[in-house]
Amino acid sequence: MALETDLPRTYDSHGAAALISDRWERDGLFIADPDAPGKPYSIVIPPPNVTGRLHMGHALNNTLQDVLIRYKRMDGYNALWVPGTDHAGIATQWIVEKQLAAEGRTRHDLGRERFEERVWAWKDESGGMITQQLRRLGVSCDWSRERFTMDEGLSRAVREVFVRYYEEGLIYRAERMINWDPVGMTALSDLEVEAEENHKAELWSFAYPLSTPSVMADGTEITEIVVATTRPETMLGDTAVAVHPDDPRYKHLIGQTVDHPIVDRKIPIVGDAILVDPEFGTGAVKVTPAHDFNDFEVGKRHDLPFLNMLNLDGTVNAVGGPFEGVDRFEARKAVKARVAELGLDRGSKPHLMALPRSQRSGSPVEPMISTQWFVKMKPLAGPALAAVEHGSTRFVPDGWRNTYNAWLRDIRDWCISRQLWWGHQIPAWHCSACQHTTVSREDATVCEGCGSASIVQDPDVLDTWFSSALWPFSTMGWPDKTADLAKYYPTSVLITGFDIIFFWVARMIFSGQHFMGEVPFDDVYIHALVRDEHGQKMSKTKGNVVDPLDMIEKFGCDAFRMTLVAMAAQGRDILWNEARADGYVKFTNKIWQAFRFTMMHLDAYDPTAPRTESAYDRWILARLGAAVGRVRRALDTYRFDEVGRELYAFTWSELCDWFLELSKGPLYSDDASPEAEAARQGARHTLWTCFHTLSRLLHPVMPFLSETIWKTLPGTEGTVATAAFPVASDFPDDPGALEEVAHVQEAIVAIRRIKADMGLSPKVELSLRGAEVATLSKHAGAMRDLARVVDIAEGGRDGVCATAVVRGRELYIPLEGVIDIAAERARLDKELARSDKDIGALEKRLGNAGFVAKAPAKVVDGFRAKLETARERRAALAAARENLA
RNA sequence: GGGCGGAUAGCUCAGUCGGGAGAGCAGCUGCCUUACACGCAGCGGGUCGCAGGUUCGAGCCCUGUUCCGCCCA
Repeated sequence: MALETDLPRTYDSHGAAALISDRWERDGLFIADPDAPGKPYSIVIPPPNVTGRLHMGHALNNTLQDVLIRYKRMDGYNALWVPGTDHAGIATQWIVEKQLAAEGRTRHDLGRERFEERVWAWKDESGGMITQQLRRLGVSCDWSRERFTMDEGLSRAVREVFVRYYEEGLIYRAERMINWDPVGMTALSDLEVEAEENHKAELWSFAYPLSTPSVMADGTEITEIVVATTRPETMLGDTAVAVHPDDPRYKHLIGQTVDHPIVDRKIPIVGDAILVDPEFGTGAVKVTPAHDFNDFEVGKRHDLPFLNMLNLDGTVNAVGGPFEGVDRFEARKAVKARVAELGLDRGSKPHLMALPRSQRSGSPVEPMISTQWFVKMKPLAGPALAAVEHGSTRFVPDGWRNTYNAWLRDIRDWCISRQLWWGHQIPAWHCSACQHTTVSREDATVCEGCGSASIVQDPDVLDTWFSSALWPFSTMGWPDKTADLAKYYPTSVLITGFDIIFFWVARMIFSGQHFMGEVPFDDVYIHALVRDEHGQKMSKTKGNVVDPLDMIEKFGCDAFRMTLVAMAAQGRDILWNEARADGYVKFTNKIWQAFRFTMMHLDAYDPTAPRTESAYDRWILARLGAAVGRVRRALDTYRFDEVGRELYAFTWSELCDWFLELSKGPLYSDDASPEAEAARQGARHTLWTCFHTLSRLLHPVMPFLSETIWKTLPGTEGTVATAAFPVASDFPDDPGALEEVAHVQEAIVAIRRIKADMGLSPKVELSLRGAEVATLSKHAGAMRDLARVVDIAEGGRDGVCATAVVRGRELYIPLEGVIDIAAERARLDKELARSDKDIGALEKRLGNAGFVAKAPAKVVDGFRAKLETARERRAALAAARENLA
């Protein structure tokens, strides 16, 4: 037996990761084969922004996917994990435009074609970054199937979908009120608008003079009507003042007009019960139908003019008369000043509002009337709701179903056109001869209406989410009927964050249903947000962003992944905590040290030699089987935190704390008898079995450490990544061994506690006396090694003793000269007090007639047994105390 | 305004069938015992946000409420 092995004293996480991940990829281990056997298990990656960098959200998201796909791959499934990236239209164009701006140019200086080339160049330059970063996480994607939302195949899918929707009347082009980003210079969907809550604004009031003063019944004259607004500049586009039709203050004014004080226009007073709340403000509201969603509806109801007063860049247009060309924010001040000059300012007060901002540019969004392309949502939303209702797709945790339902039930049509140059250009050609629009899979050359060649492709591109909505099937070759689609669609699970349930998950579901006739995934696991340790959202402006690559550098990939997994409890955000990660670095070290111990003893391991299994061997194998069962159950139910806990608890608290220590007896014994040698072989075999199993059990979470162990352990072949995941039934329950070892453990713990309580050195050697000590005698070796009990014999109290009570029986520890009696008296008093409290609680419960009568007999009997045990213990302690009185 | 989630040990969090409150970290005490001081052994620490209710029994179920966070309008 070698005392040292040639294994390094510490585990080199970085070295292992570099060596192993290259090897995995070179060997093509994760390339899926649809013709291979095995039930399919497939995942498509939520595609990160192609020019982005890996952040903690990605790290969590992809670690969880990797845990599942590795587990299923090992468990015999035909597993596929499709990786890829997203072209992220607005975000990417934004970056390149900034680069151009730094050169003093705009995209218009380059022209569309050269600008697009420039973005592709940027994509090529930075596009490999994030996938390389993903590899450092240890992900087992099938890189041979990597896709990009703008590659040729996916572009074809986008066109196919667009044309089919159009032909079915589900895509239309129309003039509607939309959200306009004057900085990004594009239309946005509802989802890309974020409300800034509690924005400190000013509610400003001004008076519209009545064209003709009105006299009330009581003779008072009304000359003006006061309205309030948070957007004073929009008064330039006002085409009505609305009041409640039943409001006695105003109803007689309905049908009259006011004079617009700045532009030469008379505008009507209308009665509108929907818009106007007579209790709010003055009870009169200005109406700007072309720049407000509510006012737009009022305009339609009352047939008002829709006066657009803004240019696309947010400056005031000719409708604004004297303010033409002034930026919207300057116009706000100027309009107020002008109105004040006219003596119509009626004061202002602070006002908290939800300010709509563009998700990308951050600019306040302007509602505008504009011609855009839309997807008709009602017909698509119905089946998508039904799919989740009927459980075709299951949300985990289930609560997210409500979020999904609420959005789809109240869905509005989806504005899919963007005034950008980076994205899928809309496959529609407008004819200048007959105004017909030709929508086509192939690039059109002539108008399908009149045959004219004077057609121009619609300049707009599609919302990026339009292409990512197709991801689960477009990545597998759709619209062709491919082997991948046949085998791997629908996918098994989607793992993503709650922030894109609307953007992405819902849209994938209705797209999958519509084009594939089936929902795209069985389960949707929604994970939490990773925050900083104070619970703050990570953001560049706060400067609290944690870079996952730094963390991998600092803690190693295995510990980093383990940390994320262990913190991924359902329904709770993850507060990133380096102390926790440190704990898992220690865990990897613990595993490594235990493995070194094992390897030391495996030098002499001969699998063919005769061997006997000790109670310890049988005990740890039964415990291992139970752990395997719990880990599997946790994986099967997406309880990632529990996966982490189970791995940790078994490895540390059972394998290391007990089995390794218990195995030392036989392993280090110098008894040369055949029986002793067989026992040694048994222990070695058990150590081997534990690591042969544990490496596989750990692999989904800690891929590099487990692979290193697997490759080092004798008797293994190939890679742990494709070895069979352990099965609990390989390690049958063994009640006899569990009972026997538990008894020994309790005795050891009791004795250690006595020593600690009495201030004795752990090294002090003790004897043990008691009735029926056969079990402990049988385990004399363990008692000696773990509790320093050197002598166990049948016997009673003899002289000064400390007393432990184990399983209701007294164990006496003769203490002559070792300790003063007062210490043992105090200790026993403490134990007695504890015991009395225990008994009191049990007696109270069992003294409750209702409990005994109504609780299940099993529960009542359980408590009776506990009381019995507690009384035995009490009696034993009392006797010991009596003896020292 | 509507909806969802959270509140459990000093900190971060588990607690699945309603049946005697758990883990890790931190803390305290003692140990350099040849796998591991990135360690070993032992210990202390709780009004389960608050108030009611159901029940023999509530951290868990019901009602109300406070605070924190998020989503939608």
